[in-house]
Amino acid sequence: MQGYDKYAYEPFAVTVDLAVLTLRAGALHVLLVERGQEPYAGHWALPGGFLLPEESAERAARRELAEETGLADVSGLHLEQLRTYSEPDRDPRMRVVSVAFTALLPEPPEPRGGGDAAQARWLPYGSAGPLAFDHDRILADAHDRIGAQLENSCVATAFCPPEFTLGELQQVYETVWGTALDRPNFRRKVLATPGFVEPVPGAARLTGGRGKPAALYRAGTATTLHPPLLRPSREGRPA
Amino acid sequence: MQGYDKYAYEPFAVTVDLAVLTLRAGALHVLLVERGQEPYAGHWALPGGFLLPEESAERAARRELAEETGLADVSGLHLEQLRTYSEPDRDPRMRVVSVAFTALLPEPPEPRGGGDAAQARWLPYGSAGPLAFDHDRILADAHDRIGAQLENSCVATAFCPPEFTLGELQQVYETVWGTALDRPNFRRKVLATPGFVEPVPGAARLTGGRGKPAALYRAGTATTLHPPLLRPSREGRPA
DNA sequence: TCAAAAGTGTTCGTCCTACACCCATGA
DNA sequence: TCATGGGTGTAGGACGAACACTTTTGA
Repeated sequence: MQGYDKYAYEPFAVTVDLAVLTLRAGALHVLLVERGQEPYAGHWALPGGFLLPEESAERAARRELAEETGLADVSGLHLEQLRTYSEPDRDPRMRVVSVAFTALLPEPPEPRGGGDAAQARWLPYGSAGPLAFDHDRILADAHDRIGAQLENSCVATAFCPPEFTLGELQQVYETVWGTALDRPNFRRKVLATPGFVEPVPGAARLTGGRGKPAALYRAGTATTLHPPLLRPSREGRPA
Repeated sequence: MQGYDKYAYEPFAVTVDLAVLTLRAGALHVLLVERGQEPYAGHWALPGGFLLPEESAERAARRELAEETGLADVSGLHLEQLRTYSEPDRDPRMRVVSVAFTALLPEPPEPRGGGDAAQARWLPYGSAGPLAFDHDRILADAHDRIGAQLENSCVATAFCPPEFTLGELQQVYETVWGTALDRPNFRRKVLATPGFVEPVPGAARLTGGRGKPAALYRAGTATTLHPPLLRPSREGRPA
């Protein structure tokens, strides 16, 4: 922790990469940008960019998120640090250390396509062939993390609009985990967890036309789930 | 993700910081180094250092760990990325982005005190007044993470020597969580989890002189715990 | 009147908790 | 023979899985 000569070491570029996930039509989608130049020209990549000199990684991530999605207000959106990728050869041109984030969005708008990227689009998770750089790995790590977080935290509401039905909340779990859940049990479990959701009095929504109107809920104040909402056990699930 | 001019942006220094935790005499201890120069001269700090040009953060962390602890072989030790700290003012002299790691050690040797640091010592967790920089926060984050990981993973064995008793394993949980656990139930829970521990046939150890000799176990091959080993519920536990 | 989706009730088994109790060792 | 820590047994309760059933809407 000494030897603080600013130029004694090779300078590193520091970037943020964003794994922005959302649910569209019951399927998990990822925000990706198409690369216009080498390396990986024509490949899809996670949105991201350089840290500005007076900016933390969290601020940079939120700024990039606003630029890429075109959302006016990203201050309330769920953004969380995933981990940092620092392998020396992860970018063939120079040494880039990247702090990766996951972001969860409800009902996203079409991305502006502006900002840095030539083209930004929502693509179904897993459909975009090999991504540029080590972004396949980052995206897979993000998916793993989200799946695990659903068990122990209330992040699922971050995928939902401000007011949502329990059926929509359950769809989040089923889509991310890729498993079906028993509706009555899911309902009881969620309602039994204080602070997970709170009812919107008197409100109801017709979901998809048919069927009984569903009561509406808002996200509660709790952030962690006790006890956890465990996914159906498959043996030897990865971390 | 364009504009890759290496000098278009202010260069960042990238470091690793290590929260090295261990158990000594039933209490959680942290490896700390004493700072010899400003800023924070005389304060304790987490060990750490700069990334070398051809080195990932993981490699740098393992190298620093070896240097600071004086251990000959750190290849098998548990090392895990915590998160990255990038607030612009976290070091008053220059812009330093630091990738923090947690390391768990069994029965550590006295640190060499060599390497970079003037003095390196094991201090009881929470006893070292305010640490330098944002290291208090990093250490607290590390403690939170470890506590949560004990519930869902097998990391507890990383605090234990290669062969250990179930009583020692239970002490890990009790020390990190700060709560007492029921011994019979803990035992059943651990043994019922396939791959958590495996018995060392015929071996036994006299623990502390008195009492019945305890059977010895080795760490198993599993990394995750299903179902999790939940700590006794206190309402509204932080993440 | 039927299909679809929301919501309620109930049963049954499993797991967790708690405590009582036995075993082997050193002092 | 007592204190100490390891190890086993067991009764009771809480919780979750599975599934039957009712309710309310649109077609």
